[in-house]
Amino acid sequence: MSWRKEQRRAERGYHHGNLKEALLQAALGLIAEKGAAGFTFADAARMAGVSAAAPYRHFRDRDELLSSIAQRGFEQFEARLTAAWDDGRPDTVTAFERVGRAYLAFARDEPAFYNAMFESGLPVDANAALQAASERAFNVIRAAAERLAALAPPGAPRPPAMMMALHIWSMAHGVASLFSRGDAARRKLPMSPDELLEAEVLIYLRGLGFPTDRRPQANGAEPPPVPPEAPSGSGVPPGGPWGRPK
Amino acid sequence: MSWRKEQRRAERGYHHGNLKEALLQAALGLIAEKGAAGFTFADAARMAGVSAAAPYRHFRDRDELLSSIAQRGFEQFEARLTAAWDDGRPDTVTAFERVGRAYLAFARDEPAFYNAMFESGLPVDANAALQAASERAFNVIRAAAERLAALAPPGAPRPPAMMMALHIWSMAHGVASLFSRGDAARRKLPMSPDELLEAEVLIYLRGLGFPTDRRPQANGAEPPPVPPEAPSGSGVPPGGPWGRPK
DNA sequence: AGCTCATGTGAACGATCTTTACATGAGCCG
DNA sequence: CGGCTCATGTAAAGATCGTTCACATGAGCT
Repeated sequence: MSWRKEQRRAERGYHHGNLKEALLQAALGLIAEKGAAGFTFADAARMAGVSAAAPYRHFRDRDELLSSIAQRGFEQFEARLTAAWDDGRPDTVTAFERVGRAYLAFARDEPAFYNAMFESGLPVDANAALQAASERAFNVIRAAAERLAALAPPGAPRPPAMMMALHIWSMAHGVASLFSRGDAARRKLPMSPDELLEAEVLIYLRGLGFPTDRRPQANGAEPPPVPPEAPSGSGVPPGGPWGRPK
Repeated sequence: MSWRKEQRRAERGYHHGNLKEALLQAALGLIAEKGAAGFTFADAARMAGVSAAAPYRHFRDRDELLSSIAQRGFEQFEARLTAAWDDGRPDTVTAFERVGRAYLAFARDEPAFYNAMFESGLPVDANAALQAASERAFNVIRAAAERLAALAPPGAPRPPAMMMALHIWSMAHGVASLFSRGDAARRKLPMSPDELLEAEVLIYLRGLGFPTDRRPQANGAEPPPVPPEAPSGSGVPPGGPWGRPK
């Protein structure tokens, strides 16, 4: 019963040395397994090999641990979105879609973070730092949208970048949360969440008048464009994003 | 102390008479207040004036109560979406957008149901009846998308209706869950969630080649989506859904 | 060496979830 | 009407959790 605990104590001494970090890691694992709702403060302590009261030296309460995780999640999220955006290389539309895929990839690869960030039910404005981190992440999308909006086809009014960013965010979040995570992923779909989101974004961008066949902007490689065959008068490029060649 | 309990007992006798229903209602109220995570089986029992063990006569456990609520939610959801669709009257595009607004309205008006349905973390496939109810609700969107797809502009390949339905669902869910509920609604937006979703859907439909300007409907009161900044009718031909001419 | 303070422990409290044995009374059968 | 039965509710109890408190430990500074 208790030789275990004492064994652990023997291994690491009375003081853990890095309990805060250990708790965060433990919580992350637990959330990934059982969701933010099922995660337990006591469990995290047990997993770190300390008593149930120890965590209170590092976190005011369970919610603070949760929001620490969420905050860290937003930071990693921001980093991954930024990397995906890659300052709009090789061209704005391509990079923009890559951001969308990065969004989904994050939701898939880091279910615990995503859960803590978006599905744990903790108030967004509870923690100022958390809110700031969340905004920084969103600003990556926003900045990308800004660049995209600047490329809007001439002759038409520019779409507000903020609105575009919110639209893209809602699409990515909708797809991620409905189809790309946990049990939700079990809904049978005619296509993968990635394809679903990519098509959605492409159709949306086309609705804004963007050319959605990949166009090298200052770059050599010319990807094979869609075979033209439909009357261009309809304004609809032939071959939809859902059934693109290649 | 305990005169309360006895008072209640005096009022209603030893047997409650309609405890199952009372528990569902109580849970609904509690979820609306504190979210599905904060809702407590014991609380529901207390609110119904019975002992903490009584609910177990009607629900295997807390999750079954939750999924009963979710199921009922999906049924009401289906009903509201069906009513909004109104079999595609007066025209398909208008009705389709009305479905989108109904989605948001449901999320806003029935936060408890929405929470139980989409944010409570209960496994979709745990309960067959639940899954069926969920599918029936989705089928309303799917059927509407089917009709819409049939109207796809000639000359271009028809978009798969299933894909369109999934896209619309993801948009509606994304907007609802990010901007239209609880604390999330506190994120400051340049436009209301309704306007945001309406613009998003319009742009998307335009991307599919649908004509998105509303024809006169014999029903003057079609509120135009609010232009956040661009003066409408600025003379530029296509105009955006965020600032449409006409 | 000795002090101090951050860090961890154990015990304890109240709340929740859930099970178990027992109580009640509504509806049916004769 | 009288009695039986079974669905429905109760009380008590065990297990777990969040949280607090008094106390123990030992790392680092003087």
